[in-house]
Amino acid sequence: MFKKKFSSSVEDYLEAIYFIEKERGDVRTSDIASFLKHRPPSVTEMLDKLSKKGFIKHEKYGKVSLTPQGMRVAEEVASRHKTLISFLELLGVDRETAEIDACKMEHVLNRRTMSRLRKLVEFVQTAPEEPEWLKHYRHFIKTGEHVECKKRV
Amino acid sequence: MFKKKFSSSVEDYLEAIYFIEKERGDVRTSDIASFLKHRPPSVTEMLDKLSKKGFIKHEKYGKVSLTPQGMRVAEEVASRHKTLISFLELLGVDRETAEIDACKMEHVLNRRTMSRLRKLVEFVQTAPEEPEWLKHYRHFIKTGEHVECKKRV
DNA sequence: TAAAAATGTTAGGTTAACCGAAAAATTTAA
DNA sequence: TTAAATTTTTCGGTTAACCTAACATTTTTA
Repeated sequence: MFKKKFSSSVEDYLEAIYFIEKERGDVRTSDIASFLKHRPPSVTEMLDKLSKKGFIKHEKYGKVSLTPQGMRVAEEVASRHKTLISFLELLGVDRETAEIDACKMEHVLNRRTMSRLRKLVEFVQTAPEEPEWLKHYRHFIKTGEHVECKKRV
Repeated sequence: MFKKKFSSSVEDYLEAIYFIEKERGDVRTSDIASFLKHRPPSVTEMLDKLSKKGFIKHEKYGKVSLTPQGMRVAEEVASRHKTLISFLELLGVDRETAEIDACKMEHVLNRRTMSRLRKLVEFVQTAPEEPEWLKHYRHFIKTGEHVECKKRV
């Protein structure tokens, strides 16, 4: 029904450009290469592709910038990323692992699934205080037991 | 730290063989092809690779079966799949979408993340009844409001 | 049981996304 | 301001995983 529009790789590049632009200002081939841990020739190749698709502006040997269209995609991906990081932290996944896994999940999940995850994060974050069930969940992780078990057993 | 051992594709094939074996008994090239929606030559090619790696037994024009090593991998993937399906259903994601997304996630998530998800599913499933917070979450999805909001506002 | 149908394999091709080595352009610094 | 260093691109490869067309084998059935 809803088909994926762009490859994981295209999304990664646009997201990388977006982050670098936000954090450092200028975006150059080597920045992207080190951010994504790829070699410069791979970056040049992809920049060509992204230019032709209208996602970025890039003059030879010059700077890279997102077009409005590229920005739209990048923001979408970055938003999914943020949601996923928040979700994984709810689960108690460590930051480093959360980063890695969010980077994978952000390319594969259906909009509807993303929407449910976003709601879950919002559900917890807009609660007046840390919800009881979350505390119980963490307790359950440690002990394998439900908090109220003693009452019932 | 923990590197991924097999490609998504290898995992998909082993999982497919596992499912077909369980549901239909015999596993043939065409079964795998239709299960994975690939063409028979692609399947033959991969079966060769899986044989060489020691994951399956396969004689030309004959049946396919998992070796103990292949079974181990397939069971691991299938277990992740099951956990993910349960998790997505908790979230209220429809069956069809859950299937699609579980098939993607099962190849990319870190063990630790999987472990947390498994715990969450277990936390809910071993609770004496449907937890209140889940009901509240569903309510929140529909209305964007917390159940107890009325009391507080 | 031999011809037809179905299934499986081989051979050759495509594509995306990476790579290294070498060339070209730009930047730095002597 | 030119030579050295750095950065970027070009060029030619590689690999994984798919494909189609053609061929081989097995199974079905007349």
